[in-house]
Amino acid sequence: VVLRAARELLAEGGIDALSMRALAGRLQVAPNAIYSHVESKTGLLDELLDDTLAEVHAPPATARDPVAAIARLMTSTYDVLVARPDLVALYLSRQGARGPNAIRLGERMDALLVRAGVTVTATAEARRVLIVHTIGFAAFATGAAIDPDPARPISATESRRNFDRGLRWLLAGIVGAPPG
Amino acid sequence: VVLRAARELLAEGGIDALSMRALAGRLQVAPNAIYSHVESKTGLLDELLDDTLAEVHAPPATARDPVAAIARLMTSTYDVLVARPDLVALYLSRQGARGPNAIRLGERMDALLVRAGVTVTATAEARRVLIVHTIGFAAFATGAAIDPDPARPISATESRRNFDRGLRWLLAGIVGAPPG
DNA sequence: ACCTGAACACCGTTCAAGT
DNA sequence: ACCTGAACACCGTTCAAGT
Repeated sequence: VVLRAARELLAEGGIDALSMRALAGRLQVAPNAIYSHVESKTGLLDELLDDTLAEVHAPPATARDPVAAIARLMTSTYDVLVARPDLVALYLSRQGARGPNAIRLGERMDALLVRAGVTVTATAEARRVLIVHTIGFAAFATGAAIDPDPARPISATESRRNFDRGLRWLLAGIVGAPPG
Repeated sequence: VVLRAARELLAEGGIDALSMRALAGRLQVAPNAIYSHVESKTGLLDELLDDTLAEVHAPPATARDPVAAIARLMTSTYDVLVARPDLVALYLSRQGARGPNAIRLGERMDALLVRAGVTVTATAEARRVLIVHTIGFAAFATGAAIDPDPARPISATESRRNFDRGLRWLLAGIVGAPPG
């Protein structure tokens, strides 16, 4: 109800356009009426964030090649994030979502990592490294400038290729094999 | 002059405490007087960001072991960022600094990567992956929750250890050797 | 349960004017 | 060059009151 309107505002005018007052305006309602449906702006953003993760395609924990499955999971996450540039900034500002969808994906990753032969003590670390890489590169792609050479900003396809290459480097290091 | 006051505000009350009006108040001056010294709030933040990178200790491009030198450079960057939690959020929101210090560090990284045997076409990609890892983990450490298990937030030392491990994984993948 | 009116305590920025 | 007064167009949130 309210969430849909918030998503529309985000799609139209970006993150700056999503204010409680603008949201109220779109719903033809007084600014404070929003607080009957949401606890605070922070709470609204949290719901928005976790909602988006529902779109990530997560391979089953029983996939034949667990390393390839992890790569697909992270790549799908990257694609979902990049498709919603304004949300990426939100992810960064609140360091990732923590709703039910985020938890579900985290557990799937852990299961796949264990099957890939990663020791139990290392799975949590590997998971965090992969998540940092994915969210970080999505932020990079949408903002287009961690690069110290601002004269030549890289394109979306270059960023995606860079994400892929980094992902292979990471997975190679994690499973102890040379990069494929 | 103005920058010092801005830094003090940041240290005392965090990112939310740094407003143009608060800055003016601290300097006993009208809010708009700040605009005689800085172009906008965005410009002020950019200067603040690049200033901080001056504190990073960068090994010489001629270091004997270039891979170890890269690790030291990234670790120093991580430490500098973590020591200034409020700035990390700024780095994220503007996807890294682009001032003279950022450029200097980028060139140093490229030189070390080439000496580590990374092909010329891959140096820019490797540099970006390492930067994403470093800024991302610094954000993780200061915000303390990309982790899908919020019940057990990880400590500063755990985050640092996780950063180190991820850095080794990455470097192993980049130079094509098993992780050390 | 859900809304309104009114208010509180703020923002960044601009413009014209002063010294 | 650097400052002020006044204003513009906003914020998130709370409180008391209405239906």
